[in-house]
Amino acid sequence: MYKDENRALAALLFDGEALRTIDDYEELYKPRETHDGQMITRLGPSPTGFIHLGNLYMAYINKKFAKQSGGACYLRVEDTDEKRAVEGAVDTLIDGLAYFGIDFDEGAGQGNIGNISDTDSGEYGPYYQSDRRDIYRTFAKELVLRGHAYPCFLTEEEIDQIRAGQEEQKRTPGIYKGYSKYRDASLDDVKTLIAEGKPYVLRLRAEGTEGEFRSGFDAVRGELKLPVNFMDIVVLKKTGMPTYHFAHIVDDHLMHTTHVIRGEEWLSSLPIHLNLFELLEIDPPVYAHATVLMKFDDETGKKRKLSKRKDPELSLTYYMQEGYHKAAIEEYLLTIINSDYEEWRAEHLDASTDEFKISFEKMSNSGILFDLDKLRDVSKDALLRLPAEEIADYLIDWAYRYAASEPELSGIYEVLSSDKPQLAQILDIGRSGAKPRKDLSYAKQIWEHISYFYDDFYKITDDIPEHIADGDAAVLLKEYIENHDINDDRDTWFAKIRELGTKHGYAAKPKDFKKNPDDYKGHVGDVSALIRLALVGKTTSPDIYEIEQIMGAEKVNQRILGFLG
RNA sequence: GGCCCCAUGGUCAAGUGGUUAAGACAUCGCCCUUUCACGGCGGUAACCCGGGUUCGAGCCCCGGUGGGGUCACCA
Repeated sequence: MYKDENRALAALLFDGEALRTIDDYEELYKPRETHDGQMITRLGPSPTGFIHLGNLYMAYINKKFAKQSGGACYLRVEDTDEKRAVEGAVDTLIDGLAYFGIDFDEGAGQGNIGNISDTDSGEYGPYYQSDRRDIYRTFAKELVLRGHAYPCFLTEEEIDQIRAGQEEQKRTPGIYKGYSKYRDASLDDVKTLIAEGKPYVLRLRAEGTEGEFRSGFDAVRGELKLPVNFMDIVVLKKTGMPTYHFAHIVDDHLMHTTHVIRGEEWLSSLPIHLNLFELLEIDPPVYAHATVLMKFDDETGKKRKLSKRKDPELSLTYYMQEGYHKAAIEEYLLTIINSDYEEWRAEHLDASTDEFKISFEKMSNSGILFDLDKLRDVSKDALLRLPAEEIADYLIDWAYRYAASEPELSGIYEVLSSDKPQLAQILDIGRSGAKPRKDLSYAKQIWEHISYFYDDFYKITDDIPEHIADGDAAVLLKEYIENHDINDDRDTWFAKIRELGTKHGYAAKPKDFKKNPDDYKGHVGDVSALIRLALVGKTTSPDIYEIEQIMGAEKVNQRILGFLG
């Protein structure tokens, strides 16, 4: 079935390698026993040690599809480029994703024992591409046997020259039919070159011609008219390791991925991948190219793809430091992944996100600009769904992890963790009832929101309300504290404030003041604002009565007296 | 530059030949309220341009323009 010359070339190229056959691997990695609709997805990151929101977005989509279909999502580390490998990058990735609630069903680092995360789990490993060299070489050999690949000895300089020439003639740059003198080199020549120790890569002998088209399918975009692949792309690098193009088709086949869901930036290489599957006579998985997350570039005034170099503030660690809860991030991700999510959420206020099914059809197909305002807003709703105790735990954990890295936050872990039930109480103020407050968005903001409660962090940041006449502040507060009784119920407590205000010329109701502003200095709201200021140091805070109840009589006294100086 | 993808308010978006062109965020105003919030009501604000096809086009076709992506022995 193979031509003799191809056999001879394969024997020469893979001389001395004890490679298994493709059949061996097919036997080793049997199809998964999945039933209808179960999706096997994967995340294939290169371990560069940096994850940004866009990576999380892709990871979430893959995981979500697998989960909702009862399938599996695995982690495969694409480390075929030795030069780029970064120490500890895989752990960083796994930890970062785990922080936001994304774990994998199998794959790299999923066989954790204690804190050791370098053990894989799953039947389809190894899950590090660098450990799969022989597998790729077996498949590459098959390409040679079939006459679809050839060794190319072109040097970097020669390739540059070819490109320069092509640019001059306005031809498409690259190595393809007519440009590599090694495409049709004789076996003897190849033998000689190899004997001389000349380095070479293995290139695809592409049969397509520029200008031809083919069909393709993308789950997000539907039927696609694609150009055929005519490039003699590199299959095996000089080092003998595969390029991404080749590695992923082998892996996704052997690991039985049903859906390759990846970023839009891969769309233009889809023809190459489809071509590779065809030449190997393997059924390709379903491809889905999700749109990438963009950000507005202040320098150019345009939007562009997230960049790890330019956008450190979009790195996952940034969101971890700011303290965005995983539920908030998930909520935001879902709103941008599927356009009907927000509508669903509005109708299912308390439902778990597991009940919502995402679909390719509802996925956006144009670049999404990341919207921090939206994240923060969505976050408030997400946190409202969490019990206060959980937020307290989260806040303490956040403080433990990150407070040390920022001077102004130093010491907050100690105060927050000193009395967790109380912290939960503080966080819970005004959160129940028909119109719950939505004050809590992300840890850093929450801290600013509640820091007044802790003496070491109490500071006066706002001014005395403008309607409080000069000299009145001290008088009002003094009388307030003299008549204060922590055991008063809310109505009694407020009646006292009203009485206090009226006595000193402040309207009992804001409406009275509005109607006859000249008759009063201000209204009861101003008096309340003054008390709030003394109590918490600022003019915005949840209900004062509840704050006082948590603080207790002594602390209320202290604060007011302290404010008076 | 070649090729590919995309194009509805500032942002995310509904919309698949006939709509007063949804909704959410942001923004502004009003109301509610002891304050701050929450909430409610309302306002400003959009179909990239030009040609077709059609009785009729945001929607279909063509051409521009704009944005994005990609053109490595990186993924």
